[in-house]
Amino acid sequence: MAEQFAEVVFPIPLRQVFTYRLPPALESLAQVGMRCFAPFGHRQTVGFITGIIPRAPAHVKNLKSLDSLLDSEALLTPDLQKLGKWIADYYYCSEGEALFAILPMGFVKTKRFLVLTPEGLQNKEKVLAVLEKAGPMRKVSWETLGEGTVLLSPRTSGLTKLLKKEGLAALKLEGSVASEETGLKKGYEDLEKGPPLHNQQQVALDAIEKNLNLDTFHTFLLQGVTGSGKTEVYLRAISTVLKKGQQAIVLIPEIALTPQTVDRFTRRFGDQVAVFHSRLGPTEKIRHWRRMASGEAKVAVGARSALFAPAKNLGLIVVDEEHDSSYKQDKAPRYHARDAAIMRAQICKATAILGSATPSLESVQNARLGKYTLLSMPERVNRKALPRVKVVNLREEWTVRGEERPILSMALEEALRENLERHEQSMLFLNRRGFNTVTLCLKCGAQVHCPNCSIPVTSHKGPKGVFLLCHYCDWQGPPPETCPTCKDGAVQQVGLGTEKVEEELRSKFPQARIARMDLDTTREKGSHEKILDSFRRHEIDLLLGTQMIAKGHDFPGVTLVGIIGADTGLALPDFRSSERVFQLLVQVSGRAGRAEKEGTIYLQTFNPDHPSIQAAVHHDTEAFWKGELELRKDLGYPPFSRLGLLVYQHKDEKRSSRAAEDAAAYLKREARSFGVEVRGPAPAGIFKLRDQYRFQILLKAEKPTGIRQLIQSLDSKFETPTGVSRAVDLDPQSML
DNA sequence: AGCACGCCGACT
DNA sequence: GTCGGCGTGCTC
Repeated sequence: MAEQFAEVVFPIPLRQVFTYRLPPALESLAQVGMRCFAPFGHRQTVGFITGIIPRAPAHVKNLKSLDSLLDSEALLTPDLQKLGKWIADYYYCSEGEALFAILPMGFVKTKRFLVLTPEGLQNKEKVLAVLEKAGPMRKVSWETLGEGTVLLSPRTSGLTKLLKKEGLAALKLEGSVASEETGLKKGYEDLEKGPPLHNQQQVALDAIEKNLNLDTFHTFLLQGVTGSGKTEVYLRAISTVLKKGQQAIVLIPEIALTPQTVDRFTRRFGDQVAVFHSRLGPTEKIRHWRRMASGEAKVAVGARSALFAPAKNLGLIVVDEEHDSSYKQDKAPRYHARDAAIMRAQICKATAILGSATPSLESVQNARLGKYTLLSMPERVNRKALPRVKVVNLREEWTVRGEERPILSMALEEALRENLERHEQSMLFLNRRGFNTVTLCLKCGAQVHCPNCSIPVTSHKGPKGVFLLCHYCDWQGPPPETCPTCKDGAVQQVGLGTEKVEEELRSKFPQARIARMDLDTTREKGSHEKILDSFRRHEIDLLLGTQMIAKGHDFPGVTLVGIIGADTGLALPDFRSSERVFQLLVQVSGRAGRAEKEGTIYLQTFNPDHPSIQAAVHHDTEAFWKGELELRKDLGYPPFSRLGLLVYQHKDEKRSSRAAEDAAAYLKREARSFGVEVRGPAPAGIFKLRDQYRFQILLKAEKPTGIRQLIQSLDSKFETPTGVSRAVDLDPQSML
């Protein structure tokens, strides 16, 4: 029989395929889609087989043999393999990075375990002595597992070598083969009947079901105001898909993925739902993954990575809150789960539903171009009018009240008081955590920055008093006595965060039951839920928080929402800041008056005329789209162009800027022939992060293809200087 | 991305 | 002397 070869990719940023000899023992077993152990450099590495071929490329010298297989059957279905290839091509990362991102964590982090060879077993005492000595020294932990097995993690380097010095070929690397099978469940019935649909829901569902029955790919943009019943439409569509014997995937933004949200799905579909929660342990994650692969589970619900649930017969993908920026992964592979979801639906000939009250402008434009079908649900299910929004102009308020510079305007304070007296619940929103957000010198005006980042530090009040914290690298330190810049002036804390608002509320309303929900009060596992539950049970009168309280939660008792500072985020140097602010304001507003009682919103702002704020006040999404799309068109920003961002990082500022400048010089020379516009390099929004200086180059083009080709051309000509790290971000969500 | 190799400084 | 920092190069 002729010799065969395996093409293997690795989870490293090398955009290369490596070829290995298939040893005779593995020839009949190896398949595309399996993981393997392969000698790579000077160690065994987990790789992924992407091809089995009859000939090795001629240029490869020193061909090595595959060591072992980690799976007894292909781990990824062909559609997920295709999706991996697409992610690698589209987002300009290695295929290995893409494929290993598709695999659940547990599969990647196979703890490499070494097994004692017969020789090692005979000299066990000696080996253990060597390891014991090496263990603490090399920061390697080890333990004996039964007879002769030694588990090492995560580094095994040098140990085998160390033993050879001792004259012992004592350890051999082994892989684990994991496989278990679960039977397919037959028959299907909804556990809970859903409520009757309103007309607008029925119209939307009819359009979706019509496509589901065609078994063709199509994307729907379901735009429905908060309370319009989008989730019920998803549930019905999923039910239809399940009845056809197919599976479905539902993506929800991480912070909206609460037990309440998930319950909507489990109440209807019971144990056919597999929930992919972020804090799921690796074992549980893999269990759910297998349940989905075997067909025992039929609906995968989860955040971004649930998109990779191994459905065999996928009929529907729902992306709820499709505009949410947490769908973009911020490390390689930098994929956007919404766009990858549409790609997967296309590969599987499935239907995609993108749902939002405030769709992204990209999706709006795609609907206008006819690529998506827009389904609108402008009315609330309970027929309640949208809540009244009262705008408070803080400029006037501050003028009238002089030096006081109140956190709460008279109107909002009064409304809160009345609401408390009526025993109704209120929510207060401020999208900045901490006590004071800026520490500045009264003499020279300098702000106190993090020693590792070019970011002003935020003050927090802990049990041990006030301390400064960097929200980007978690650096902590005491507030300085004198200004670190001029070594002379006294420093003062200014700028408003949620902790300070809480203090103000407690002094203004001592009798009220107040809770704060932000990153700092939800560090502990389950605390998030605890706060939301007790608020729902009305053990809290007033819930104050960051965007954490804005997403998806349904609190029927809330009749008043106060937005402390609607302008937060408007000043960010990012062309999407208006869009973000608008989306957030609409979401926050949607928390009020979801049940019988009407809701009122107090929106405090220094810019009452800003388009984002005006549109949110009047619930006028169309007006926002119109204005913002015009602006984007004039400036040539997405959705009227595509962007790519190159970020160069190094701890030495000179090296970092030099690398970016050299790259930019080449890019600018070549840009024209690829139809790309090059801007920069410029210091990144966060110029210094964790002691790394960052410069970025922005690439802009009508189509994303030119951007990728230009980067490819750069890489074929130049190498990024060693030590400098470069990140490629296609369709970047933020310019920071 | 790791990781080894190899070259310079400062310590038992 | 040697431990250990990090620049450089390589991975079928």
